[in-house]
Amino acid sequence: MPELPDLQVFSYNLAKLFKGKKLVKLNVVNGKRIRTPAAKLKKACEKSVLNDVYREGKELRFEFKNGNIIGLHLMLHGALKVFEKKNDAKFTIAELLFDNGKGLAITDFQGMATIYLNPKEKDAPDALSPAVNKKYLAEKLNSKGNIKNLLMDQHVIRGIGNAYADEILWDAKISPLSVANKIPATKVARLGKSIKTVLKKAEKQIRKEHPDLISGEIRDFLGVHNSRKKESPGGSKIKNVVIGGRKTYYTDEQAVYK
DNA sequence: AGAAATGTTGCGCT
DNA sequence: AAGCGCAACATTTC
Repeated sequence: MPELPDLQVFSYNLAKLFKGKKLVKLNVVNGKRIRTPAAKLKKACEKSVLNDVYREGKELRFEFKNGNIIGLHLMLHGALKVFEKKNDAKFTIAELLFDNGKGLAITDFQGMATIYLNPKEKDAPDALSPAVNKKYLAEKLNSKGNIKNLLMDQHVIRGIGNAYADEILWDAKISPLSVANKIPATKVARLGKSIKTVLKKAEKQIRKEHPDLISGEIRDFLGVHNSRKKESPGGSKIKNVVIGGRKTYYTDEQAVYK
């Protein structure tokens, strides 16, 4: 359930913990959703040194010196836990043991988190990539679809989930009830800016509040997608509606284009 | 104490 | 025929 800014912080902290360490052992505990056979994963990465950990869309990637990459998608409820010696985490899917004596447990009570070797390149650009600019957005928003659904569509932009879609639309002052191809060009440009600023600001905030975070999600600072708030930072009443099967928070500060 | 939350996939309807 | 809604996944948290 972590979203892009959380994952960004996790990747930074995981790199701090494990970069330059050799993977001694990789154990698959619950393989039902693991897309690469356990033996193949082990063979590809065991005994190799971890080169880097980074985020791509909603995935975390563990890149090894031998060129192999483990892709991890936490889905709704996946979580990470660092352990020493013994992993006592419940619902473990896999564990990575490094030569500094520390281990990383990947858990998911729903068993939905996925792991795969060498994930293939995706077409859609990452939300923080320079490729997500006003030209790209204008092209992709030429659609009769709902704007929030498009923002969350991983085939359009990778990395934006339910909570940050609401935050970005509020920041851009566009109602989530809007139809994509009715949004004027100037507002599309503003949306492009909001994508970057909202996500980057959130990452900074999370890092400030929880410098060593590798699990969970921090949402207490969100302006509108926040069940504890009645009013937006601008003082407008926060309303609810369901879009794409998910709870959507917005206010009348946001213009509806239909 | 019962609903809500969270992402993806795949299916069926319009 | 693009776009939407729904179910399934399974447990924790309010």
